[in-house]
Amino acid sequence: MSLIERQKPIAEQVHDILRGRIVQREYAVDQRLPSEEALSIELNVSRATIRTALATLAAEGLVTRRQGDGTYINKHVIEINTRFEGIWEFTQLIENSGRKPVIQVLSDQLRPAKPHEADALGLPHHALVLALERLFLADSTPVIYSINVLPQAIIQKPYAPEALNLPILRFLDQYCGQQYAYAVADISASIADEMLNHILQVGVGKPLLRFDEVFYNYEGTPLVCAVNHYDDKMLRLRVLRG
Amino acid sequence: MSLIERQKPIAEQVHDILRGRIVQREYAVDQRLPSEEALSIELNVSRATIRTALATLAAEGLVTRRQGDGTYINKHVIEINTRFEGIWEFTQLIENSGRKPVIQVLSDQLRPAKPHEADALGLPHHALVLALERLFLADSTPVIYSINVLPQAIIQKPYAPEALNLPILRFLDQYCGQQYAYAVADISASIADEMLNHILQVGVGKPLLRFDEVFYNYEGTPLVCAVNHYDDKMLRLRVLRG
DNA sequence: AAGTGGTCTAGACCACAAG
DNA sequence: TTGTGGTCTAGACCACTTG
Repeated sequence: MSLIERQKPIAEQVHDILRGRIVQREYAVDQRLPSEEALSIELNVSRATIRTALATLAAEGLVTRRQGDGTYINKHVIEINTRFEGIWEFTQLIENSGRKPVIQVLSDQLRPAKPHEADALGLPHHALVLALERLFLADSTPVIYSINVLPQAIIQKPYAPEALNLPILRFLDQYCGQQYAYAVADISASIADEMLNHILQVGVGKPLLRFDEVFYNYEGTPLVCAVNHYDDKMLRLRVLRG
Repeated sequence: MSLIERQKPIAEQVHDILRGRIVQREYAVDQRLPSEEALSIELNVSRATIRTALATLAAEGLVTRRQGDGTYINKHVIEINTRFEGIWEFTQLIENSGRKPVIQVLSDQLRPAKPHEADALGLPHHALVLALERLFLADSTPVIYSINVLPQAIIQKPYAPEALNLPILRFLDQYCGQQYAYAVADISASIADEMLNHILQVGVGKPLLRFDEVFYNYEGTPLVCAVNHYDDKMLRLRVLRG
């Protein structure tokens, strides 16, 4: 009888087990983890499987591996669950900070695309797009003001107003039958004008982070373009380099 | 005779070959890549090796893989060589933008640590640190103003003034015998004051990106803390989500 | 049903770091 | 020299997508 059940991939189960042991401090933070061979015997899986699990932990930044030496826990990382990927899922980012995320729809309209939107989305000028203006709240404090624009043509199913509260990637999946494959983002700094101050309550002239994003599917078709204004005073953007 | 020479790891050679074919447009961007089995026969390596090479390409965002379907090229990504990792190597970031990077040392001093520095570096108050104030230029245009602070105690060898022009991670390696294992960064927006304007020439009141970083070695010992001010008007920070 | 990528195994050898 | 992680192979079966 082993600790492993078939269901999730074995490598993933091993990953979860080891991650649990690390965060529960079952391994001394200043010492090596057991060797790959020892783990493969204990958990009764092949060494290759142990290796993929450890590779995942290393990719997450939780451990560092050194050839000829061993696998070490990165003790300062244990508390930081916001890896870089988290930048993109605003609701998750807010949750990780220990607060409750709420998405508030400020407006939604079907309208002709503006030139730069048509350009980003590869649409003819004045093609119809759905423009979604939303506000992300953390415990009722506004933190991110977001405008998403997607071609009206890719919407396949009628949607209820509540659907507009979904994270945009989920909306794409559910109502457009589209999964994104990759995204490109420009990160920059901006300054709150009267309108942004009105929405985010940061004060006119205060600095804000800005993300300009475009999401593509695996065929390279643009799905959404977005502009996000981020109040870094209310929600710290802490990332990890592994 | 195969295309593969033993020297670099085979998986890496395969990766380079495939990457080359992709960026040279030897595979049609709208079609699948050859299957894993086909590639393993063509290049005379095992399927597992092909898989690690393809996994790397997918991690870089260059391709997307779909079970039961195939491996596709992400055509919008081919030109973007600045993956997220690039954020941290400023000289590389500048090179990727097609300009020549220069590091200019504005000042270097041995001085007692300020409280927040001692805190970040885990040092007793007023312990000696080396504070390095530097400016990164792209084709002689200032783009990043950087202050690095490291404990004087970890410096093992005397260094010539030229050594201070090295990227900080290289300096750590060469003169402190230290390799970093991971780093934590806070990304935020700030506003240029008189001093920053004087250095970066952006205009007082203009927005800047700011990175606050701490680098750790694999034992969890802090090596450097840094504050960087980044002029996003002169050097676009474009990142990729894979 | 056929073909694709995803997972897993067992065993081998190599490169590196430590004592 | 020993033990660690790094690389590679050959072969098997599974899960998924597409025609």
